[in-house]
Amino acid sequence: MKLAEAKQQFISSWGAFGTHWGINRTMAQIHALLLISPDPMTQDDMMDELNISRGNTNMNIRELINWGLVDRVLLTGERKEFFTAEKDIWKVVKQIVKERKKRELEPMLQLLDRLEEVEGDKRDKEVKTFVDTVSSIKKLGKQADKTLDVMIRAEENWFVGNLLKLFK
Amino acid sequence: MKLAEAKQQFISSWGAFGTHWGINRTMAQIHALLLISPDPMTQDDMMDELNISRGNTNMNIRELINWGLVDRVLLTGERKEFFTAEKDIWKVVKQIVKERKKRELEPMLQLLDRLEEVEGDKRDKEVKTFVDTVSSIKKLGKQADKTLDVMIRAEENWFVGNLLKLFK
DNA sequence: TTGAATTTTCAAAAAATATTGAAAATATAT
DNA sequence: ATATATTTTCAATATTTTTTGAAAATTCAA
Repeated sequence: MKLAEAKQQFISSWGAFGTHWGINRTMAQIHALLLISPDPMTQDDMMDELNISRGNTNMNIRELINWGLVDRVLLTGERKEFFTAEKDIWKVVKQIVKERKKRELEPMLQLLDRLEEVEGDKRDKEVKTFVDTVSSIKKLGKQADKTLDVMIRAEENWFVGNLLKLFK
Repeated sequence: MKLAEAKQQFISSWGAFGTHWGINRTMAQIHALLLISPDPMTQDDMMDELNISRGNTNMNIRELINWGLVDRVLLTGERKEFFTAEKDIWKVVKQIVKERKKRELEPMLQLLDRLEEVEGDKRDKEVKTFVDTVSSIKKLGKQADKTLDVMIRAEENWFVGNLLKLFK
């Protein structure tokens, strides 16, 4: 397979992959493009490569910056802004986990705390099932939260050490 | 908070949560409803509770069955079909991980295998960056795949034992 | 300052996704 | 077998999400 074709496939699969994870196609594609680009790129470079509009490019770059996955780079003598993506995949994964934990898991756990305190008699099976379900989700969620904290703090690829420990 | 309100909040948050994870709102809401329901429910029960159409209900129940999260239950003397959700949250999580691994992670790893074999000279920095990126994603992905296998096979809540081991 | 280059915003349009509801298919009781 | 209840399908519709592109805002050099 030629490089050009391989790049196309990588970008388009990364985009499709992203949509299964609540990330929009373009955002994932821009990220993919920057991951495989040896040098920082401008908005215009990305527009050309991906055939997307200026507005779309701009909004998604900004979103990637919010996620901490892309950085603005200033090149001396260049008027335009350049962008680059973190290439260390372990750092990328940690950053995504960190953000999703903050945006999704933590608010969910807070909600479950409130819902657990529903009024009513636990001898009522409706109440019991509700409270039991909420409690068990909360319990698992809190444990997952802690495990992810450990993962986020890990300097090197956590899966390696993790596997060794688990097989011991 | 009253039970009725708590149920509503649980169902609606679970639905919103689902949409961040590539699951459609209704499917997540039906799942939530079944999780907190002490008894099996019929399609009509769900239509009434969630105010959704028969077709929508039917399609999403079937999808939940495909995911292995919901089961058809036959009650003696009842003409209608009843449905119930697995209540053990650890089993639910394992099932979701298992399915997503199969549907998303594994095909991605297969693609990366093919892309890694791109033609070209690694002294060309375009080629080098591409191959390096693909290889490092593949490496991490394969490790994650193995770790998830261990998790799926774990009988009891993996996070607990996992944390203990990690803190040792 | 002024003006050209560049970035950002956002209303409108397009595309993608989800939902409806009625007809068709299937299952079950008599 | 026939009638009735129930489930399934799917074209049409509605909703949500994404994308566009042109105008506004900003930046920066002269």
